[in-house]
Amino acid sequence: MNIVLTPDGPLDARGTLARYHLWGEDPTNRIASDGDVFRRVLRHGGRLVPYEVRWSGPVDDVRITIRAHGSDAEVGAGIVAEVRRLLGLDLDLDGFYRMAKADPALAALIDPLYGLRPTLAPTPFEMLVGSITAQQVNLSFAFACRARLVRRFGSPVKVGRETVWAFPEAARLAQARVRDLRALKYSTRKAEYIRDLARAVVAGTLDLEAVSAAESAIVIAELTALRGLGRWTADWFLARCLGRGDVCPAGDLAVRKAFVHYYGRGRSLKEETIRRRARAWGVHQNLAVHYLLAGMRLQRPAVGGGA
DNA sequence: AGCCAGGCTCTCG
DNA sequence: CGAGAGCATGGC
Repeated sequence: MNIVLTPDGPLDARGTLARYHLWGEDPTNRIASDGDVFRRVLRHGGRLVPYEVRWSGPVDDVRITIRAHGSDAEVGAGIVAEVRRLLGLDLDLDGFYRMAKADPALAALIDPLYGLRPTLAPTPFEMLVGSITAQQVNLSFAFACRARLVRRFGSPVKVGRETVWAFPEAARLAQARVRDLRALKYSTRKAEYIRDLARAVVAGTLDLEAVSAAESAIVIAELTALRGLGRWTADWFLARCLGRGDVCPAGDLAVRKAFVHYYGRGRSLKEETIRRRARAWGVHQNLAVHYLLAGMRLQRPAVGGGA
């Protein structure tokens, strides 16, 4: 089945999806090195449905084509919903740009980053496991750990001559042993966080869909009540999984560096100072932060373990 | 060699 | 409350 999507507002699909290989290889999100093709696997019920996403046309008039073999209408709807998240199609980019013109730092980033959107995580579980993986360590190392986790506990699916992996289910990670995760270079603590998170999901004591529907303050409270999930993880969950606009992960090291660079004149800023400044951006904080981080990478491209 | 990475928990004052 | 140690590994 073929499905066509046309974004509301500009879209730089390649730039947006580049996130999946900026710091390393991602077995769950494949981008062809030659053409404009993205491949992933949808988990639907117990089924694994691989699909391909292509795009064409100018940034202001992109045509997205999704191809999935042997899928019915229900599966098709699931794929469309996932692709909309992966490409950040439901964020208000035009509204952000109108606001950004009044801010010199952001205004200067509109042109070089035009059409860039944050990729939203396909599922809350995948997001949280990824966040735990990325806590504290540099992103190159985090990418490598996540890739090992996916290959060890995920599900490989052949798409053409390429293998794409479905992210591990909670039920699978709930059975993982700490020493197995240790072998993938996770710390003992992180291994426990991931296993216990998976167990809570499987046991039903943690309903991530219900958490995701709550207002942001409740989301933060419920996530940080879990061992291994702190404010940083909750903020990024709101921003990069739920796509909430009025969120700024002010505790994030790279975010703090970006604010110091663009607004602190080189002086360090307190977390609360960053939150206060971001609050002025209202529902566009999420996109503003995304652009500041991307702006930092424009000046000094991430090579090696770079920020 | 030593310090730091897009944190979090635990302990102690 | 706030400060500080420990976690584990890789890159510079």
